Amino acid sequence: MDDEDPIRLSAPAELPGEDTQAHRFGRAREAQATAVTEDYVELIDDLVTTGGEARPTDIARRLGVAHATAIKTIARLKRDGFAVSRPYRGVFLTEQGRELACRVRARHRLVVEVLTTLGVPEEVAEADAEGIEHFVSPATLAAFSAFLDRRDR
Amino acid sequence: MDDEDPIRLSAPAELPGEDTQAHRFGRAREAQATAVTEDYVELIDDLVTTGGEARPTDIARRLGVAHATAIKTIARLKRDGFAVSRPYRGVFLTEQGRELACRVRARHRLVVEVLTTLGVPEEVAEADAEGIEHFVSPATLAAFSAFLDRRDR
DNA sequence: TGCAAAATGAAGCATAGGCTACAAATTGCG
DNA sequence: CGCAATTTGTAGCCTATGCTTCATTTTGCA
Ligand SMILES: [Mn+2]
Ligand SMILES: [Mn+2]
Ligand SMILES: [Mn+2]
Ligand SMILES: [Mn+2]
Repeated sequence: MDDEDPIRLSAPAELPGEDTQAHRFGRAREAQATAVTEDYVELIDDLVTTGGEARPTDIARRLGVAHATAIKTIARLKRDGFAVSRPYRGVFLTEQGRELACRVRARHRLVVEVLTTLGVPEEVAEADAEGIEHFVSPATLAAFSAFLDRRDR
Repeated sequence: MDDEDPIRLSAPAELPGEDTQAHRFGRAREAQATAVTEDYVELIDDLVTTGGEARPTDIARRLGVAHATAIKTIARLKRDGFAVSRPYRGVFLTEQGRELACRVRARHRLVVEVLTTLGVPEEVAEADAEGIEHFVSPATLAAFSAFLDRRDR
């Protein structure tokens, strides 16, 4: 059926269709647009669960951004219904925020586990996963899960 | 050795150190910052190789963005030494651009191959890889390569 | 050959997500 | 208790990356 062309060193034998390619890039742009939100809700949920509260300063320090940046992003989270907060009180997730945090954390862990299973060193896996996680679709997550199950037993 | 805590449903037993976590997020932000550049040079190289030239309009259509957006991004590529172009002529990569395109393409392919090997459907793998690729470090790439070698034989 | 269509470029606008600098509120401690 | 340190908030600035609109240049074809 597919007669493999000889491998070229510098370019694909054929490009995908324009629409197909545009769609792929569009999907990646959409995923990127939610990445920051996902990281914040996951972190806030972690902080609240382990320490009882999530202060803007702590959030900023853990993300490695200026506190003013964190505060502005938190304002967007509130605007979009993921969090609530009152002046000088910590930030808390809404039901919608907790739901997102839960999914995001599960996905993050699964990505890390797949990476380490493939032989990626723990710390590298954690670092790479911080970016990779946002682009892993449900179908890929399912495949990851099945792969780990297959391996475990 | 590592006495596993009982799995918690909603939060990690312990958070990573602040500095560690900040460093991971910072790495992801850096990778993100180069993602658009990487996609453009890979695409331009593909277009030039398969069609002899890369016109702004074609680039825009394949990326799914307005032509004005592509033109502005191309200006950045030129500013940063990855491409050259003269008015109304196609865009061409510099040596630096080709070098980047080559690395980026190899990485893209390796990511897709690993995903499909793990059981991710071809088209999903291509779509997810478009985002994932930008966050895969050299160490992870090496692990991916080793994994595929192991499997192939 | 001349003109309409297509491609290219420029300008202006918006949002996200960074930053620094400064102001105000809260906390905690001597 | 009162003041200094910390935290929080605000304002203003920047770049990247989108967009639409309009002008200009090229191209292709009748
Ligand atoms: Mn992340
Ligand atoms: Mn994460
Ligand atoms: Mn990509
Ligand atoms: Mn790619």
